[in-house]
Amino acid sequence: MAIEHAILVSLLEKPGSGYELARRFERSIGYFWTASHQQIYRVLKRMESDGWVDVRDVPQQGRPDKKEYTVADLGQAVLSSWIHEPIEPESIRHDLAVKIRGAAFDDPAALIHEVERHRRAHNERLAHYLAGEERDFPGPGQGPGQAQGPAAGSGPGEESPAPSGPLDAGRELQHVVLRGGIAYERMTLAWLDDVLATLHRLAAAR
Amino acid sequence: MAIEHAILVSLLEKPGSGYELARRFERSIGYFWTASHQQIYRVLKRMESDGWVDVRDVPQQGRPDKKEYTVADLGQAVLSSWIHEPIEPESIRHDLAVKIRGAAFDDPAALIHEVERHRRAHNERLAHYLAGEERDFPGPGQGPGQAQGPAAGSGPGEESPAPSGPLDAGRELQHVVLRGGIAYERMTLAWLDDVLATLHRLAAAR
DNA sequence: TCCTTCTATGCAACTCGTTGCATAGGCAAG
DNA sequence: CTTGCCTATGCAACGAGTTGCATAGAAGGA
Repeated sequence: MAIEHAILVSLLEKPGSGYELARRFERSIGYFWTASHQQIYRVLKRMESDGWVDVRDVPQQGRPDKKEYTVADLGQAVLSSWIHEPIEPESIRHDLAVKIRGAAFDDPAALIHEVERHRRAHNERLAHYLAGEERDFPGPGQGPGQAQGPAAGSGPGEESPAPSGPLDAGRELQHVVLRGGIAYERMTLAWLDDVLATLHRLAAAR
Repeated sequence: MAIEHAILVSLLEKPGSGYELARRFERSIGYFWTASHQQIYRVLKRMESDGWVDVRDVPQQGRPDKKEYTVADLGQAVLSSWIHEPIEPESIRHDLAVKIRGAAFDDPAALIHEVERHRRAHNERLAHYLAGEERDFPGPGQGPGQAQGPAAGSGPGEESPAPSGPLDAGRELQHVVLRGGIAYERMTLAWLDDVLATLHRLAAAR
């Protein structure tokens, strides 16, 4: 149980079709929460037959019709009860760390390019988040992102600031998640630098 | 493709039974890489029939016999080629972030206890990692953990320092992964404080 | 004595998630 | 004019991962 809830939150923030949801899960959100369109369509169909969401056929000109989904009362209730029940603190699966430990039994220097590649990717994500923060939360507050933490879930950097219901709270909460994303990327970059330094040291010592 | 490689790395660091692997994946490693014993047994069986690992029956006194697995040449080769092929920079799935954004459509204050619970759990993990670092890497170097980054994979805080093959490299690489775990927990704690402050602010403003 | 915990392995059923493929109209570039 | 991309939805098959249950001897506490 997880994607259902992510979809509910995303639909509450803004109703949309399966295709649109898939794109939200790709750009911005997808950096830490992947969900293919096939999966979304399937789950959406189940959610509809369970009465969590309502559908509405929306004809469009010049492109295929779409089914716009909105959250039903039952969906609201399901989300609410999920929010109230405790979940386990997450575990992360970081393949790169496995590779790094595995490199001890291979050539550590061979990993340098790979780690550099990851570093570039995380640098891009950070830039993407910072751009999103400047766009959506240009508050004079405390300057962009010095809080720290992992990000994820429905994810930072969503569409527009928030056409949400409870506007102020929604914006604040989206911002704190985004700050988490920023902190995560910054930490990751620093760690990858540490990894690179270690790999270079090992490569030199042979 | 991931658990196979994590198992290969773990077996290279120290041969063991499915049960022992499961426990390695629980304590220390399991904080970011979960794998149930059922899954490990199944994968191990497949790896054996594919010739990636070798088995040896080890009779024991006072307890059931065990099957000790070691990495075969083919397994070494598989691991090596995996290390050399690029992987996608990971995406994280952080349910808590979904909850936080979902809280905008519910009562944000209801999340405070949950976030505090997570904070305690991450605090414990940090303490666990720091203890492991002091135990296994008491180097006079740069003092414990000021590098930063996400941890994971075979995971920090493994059994003993490393009865590895390439000893120096193995220890160094295990340490850099552990430093990642430490940095990750520190960042998460700071972020959770940020989240708590935000939730308190929202709760007060009603 | 009974109950629980630890070591040790495993099956069966299920859900979650990915991959490959199919359809179908509109639009733009070569 | 053909090739490829974008919107939009979907099926089928597979692989990954979880949950529940079963077995079985030894050790330790209520």
